[in-house]
Amino acid sequence: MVGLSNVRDILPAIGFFSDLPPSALEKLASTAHLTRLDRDDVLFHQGDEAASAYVVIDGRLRLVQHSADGKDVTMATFVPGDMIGLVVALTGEPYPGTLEALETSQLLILPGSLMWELLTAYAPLGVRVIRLLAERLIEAYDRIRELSAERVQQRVARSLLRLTQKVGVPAENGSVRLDIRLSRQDLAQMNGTTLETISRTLSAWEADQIIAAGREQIVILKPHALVRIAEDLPA
Amino acid sequence: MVGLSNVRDILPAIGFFSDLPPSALEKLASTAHLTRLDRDDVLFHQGDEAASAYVVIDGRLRLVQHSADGKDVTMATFVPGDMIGLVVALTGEPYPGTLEALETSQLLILPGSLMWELLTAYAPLGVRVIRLLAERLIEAYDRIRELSAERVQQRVARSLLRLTQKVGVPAENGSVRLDIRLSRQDLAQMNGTTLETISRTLSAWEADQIIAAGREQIVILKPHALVRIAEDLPA
DNA sequence: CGGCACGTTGAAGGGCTTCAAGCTCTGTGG
DNA sequence: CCACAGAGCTTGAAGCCCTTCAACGTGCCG
Repeated sequence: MVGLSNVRDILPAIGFFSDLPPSALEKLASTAHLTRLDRDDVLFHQGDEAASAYVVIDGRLRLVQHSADGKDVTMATFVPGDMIGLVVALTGEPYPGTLEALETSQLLILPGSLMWELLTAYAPLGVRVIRLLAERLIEAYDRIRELSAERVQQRVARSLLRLTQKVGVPAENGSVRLDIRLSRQDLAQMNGTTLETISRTLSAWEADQIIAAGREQIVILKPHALVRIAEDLPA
Repeated sequence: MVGLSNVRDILPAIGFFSDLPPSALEKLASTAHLTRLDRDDVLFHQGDEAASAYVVIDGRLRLVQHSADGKDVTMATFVPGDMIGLVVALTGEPYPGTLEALETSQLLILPGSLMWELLTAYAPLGVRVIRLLAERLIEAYDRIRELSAERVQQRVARSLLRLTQKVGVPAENGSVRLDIRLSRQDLAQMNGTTLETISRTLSAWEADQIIAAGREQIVILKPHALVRIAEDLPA
């Protein structure tokens, strides 16, 4: 997004708040403030009591859940414009995972109490919140179905396609570069598999000229081929 | 819940609407109406355009997603008091799955347009909706983590424990009977596995006196043992 | 330019699926 | 009321996908 450092400049640019009257925006601006995270910094830990919601201004972050036996599962990745922790800020649940920065990021902090206040006063904001939650929930259902019914290859193909939507940058000849640091381990965590399996899978796809895989860096050469794999269609 | 057949009697008993003023309740009562489903009846199909939300008055139902290769995945089971399809009724998304009755059920139909109207007018209802979505979302995240990081045994143990919370009836000696028709196939669909694996798993647990498994019928004899399995702790 | 995180590749094995055959219970129609 | 058809369930065997463990490249960054 932008490198603005003044909260008053940033707020109106966030679609989420576009319906709010100036008085409410002013209230937000006087209460919300910015914070900065560097790579691998953690904003909150799984189980922390939720106090705030956040808006990503700049950078990339991800929400990870830790299972008892030490395995990590990536629940979501966030890019500029995304809301984080809204659910928990409003309900008082503890954060359902750990939020860590994939790169240097800037976030807008929105105290939960303030969100409550706005929500109670302005119904349109409530509707927006609901839309957002609905979207997340439907995505979560999709992932549950995929994890239940699909093979690793299909799920990885789907992840890459999803990332194409979220952080894809068009390159030459219809190829798309994923503008995000993305290690084999990261992809493994997103898909409930191991880094070795990811490595083998990507190597195979590279041999088939479907992608070009570098260190923490992937270019999708034939998106259509990935779609075929994701849908388990014959080549 | 109850066998009431008059909408006006039922509405105030649904916690979800408890905050509404009498005038709004009256409006609801005059618009909402009851419907009845028998076992295996389908209320809506995956992809149908969403028009209404529903409240379960009586019976058991489940939301199933179909994957391209014909595998079904159970996304949720609903019992009396649960809201169904709220997300989609409010956002206009198509239904994310097929809703089928596990037994004879009664449902209250709430037109989406009405829900919108109430939501815009009464902020507390919006908050309630958000809480509900938040809960569902957190549950979905839990399932994603489990599917990604856990073995079938653990996931099945967890399902049974969850069902204990939802439809468990205390029996003698601290055992709990699951008051729901639950075939091996059903359990398989809930956990992203096959009926054969479920059968083997349940047989093993029965041999260990952890459960008593009958035809579409399960009694949990040692809940604590299931917890140990779910958490992958040593016996 | 050396260390370390990231990545590759091989080999072994296990958890789970798949296919197959047969059993048991339930409910329904004659 | 009973028999039988079919849904639900069990069990075995084969094998595959994926994990796990291990050893070794590779390339980036201080």
